Amino acid sequence: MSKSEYKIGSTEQEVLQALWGVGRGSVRQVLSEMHAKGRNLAYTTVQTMLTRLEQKGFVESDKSGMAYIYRAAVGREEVMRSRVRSVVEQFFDGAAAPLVLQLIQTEKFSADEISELHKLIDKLDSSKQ
Amino acid sequence: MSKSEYKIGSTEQEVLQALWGVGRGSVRQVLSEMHAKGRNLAYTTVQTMLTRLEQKGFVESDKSGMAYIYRAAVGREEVMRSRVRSVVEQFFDGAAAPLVLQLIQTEKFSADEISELHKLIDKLDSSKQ
DNA sequence: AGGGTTCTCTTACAGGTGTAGTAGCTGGAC
DNA sequence: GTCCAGCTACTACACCTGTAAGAGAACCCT
Repeated sequence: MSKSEYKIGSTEQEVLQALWGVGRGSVRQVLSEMHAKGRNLAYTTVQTMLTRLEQKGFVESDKSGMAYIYRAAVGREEVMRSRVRSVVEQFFDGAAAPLVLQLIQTEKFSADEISELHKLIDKLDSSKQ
Repeated sequence: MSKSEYKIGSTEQEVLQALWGVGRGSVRQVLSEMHAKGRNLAYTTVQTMLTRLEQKGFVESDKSGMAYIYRAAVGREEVMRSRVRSVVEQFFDGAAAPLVLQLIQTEKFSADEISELHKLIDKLDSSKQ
């Protein structure tokens, strides 16, 4: 609760995303990553974002040499799961299965994906009964 | 594109949620719905939210008698799908299947839900080949 | 040692969001 | 006809977010 009580803005999210991409790095490295992905922000903007993310506890840093090196303090998985959770709560009353149904019905899957799903469900199925 | 370019805040979302709940109704009805769900806001706050939602095109209203009656201009489904889409884009590179896998692996499903899924996948499966 | 390069720190500012008070209109009760 | 209850409109305001400029410190090169 202590981390997720902070809300994360959309640009902050992008910066965090980039940081996950580089693993750990300076402002400049994060900036480059973002440039590479076609997102152009000013150096100081990224810096501000990283500072704010750090205040909120989403990233950590330590000064090595002249520049701060940042790293994410929260995992991509973790954030993703919490985002999914929030959708599930808000739209499906907390139950994930309907979301899965919805996805299966709405999205196009390749044959490979389908058989993959198939296998997984079979596995669940047998472990259940 | 024209609707989804507007961002929706979290309280706005709650109000919209409540409006979906009542179908159509006045500020007061939306307010009551929210109170019923344990969310206490001032009358004028809800009013402000509805006004802003209307400006953004998420709800519509018409004056019938003395009070405005509001109704959602976007469907719950629609908003939900767009939220899911955004998670899929941001975390799964646009492919929905991995999200499904993730959900299946992470969340607990009841036996009923599992067999439901099973059926659906079978259907997909056969329509595919 | 002086100057360019690269960092950080501080400050700014507009627009969005959450939250609500107040003033003024209006229809029904008495 | 007057008063109250309820409704809308206007205004407010603090905090958050996106975006960035400018000042000053530190380092490397020549």
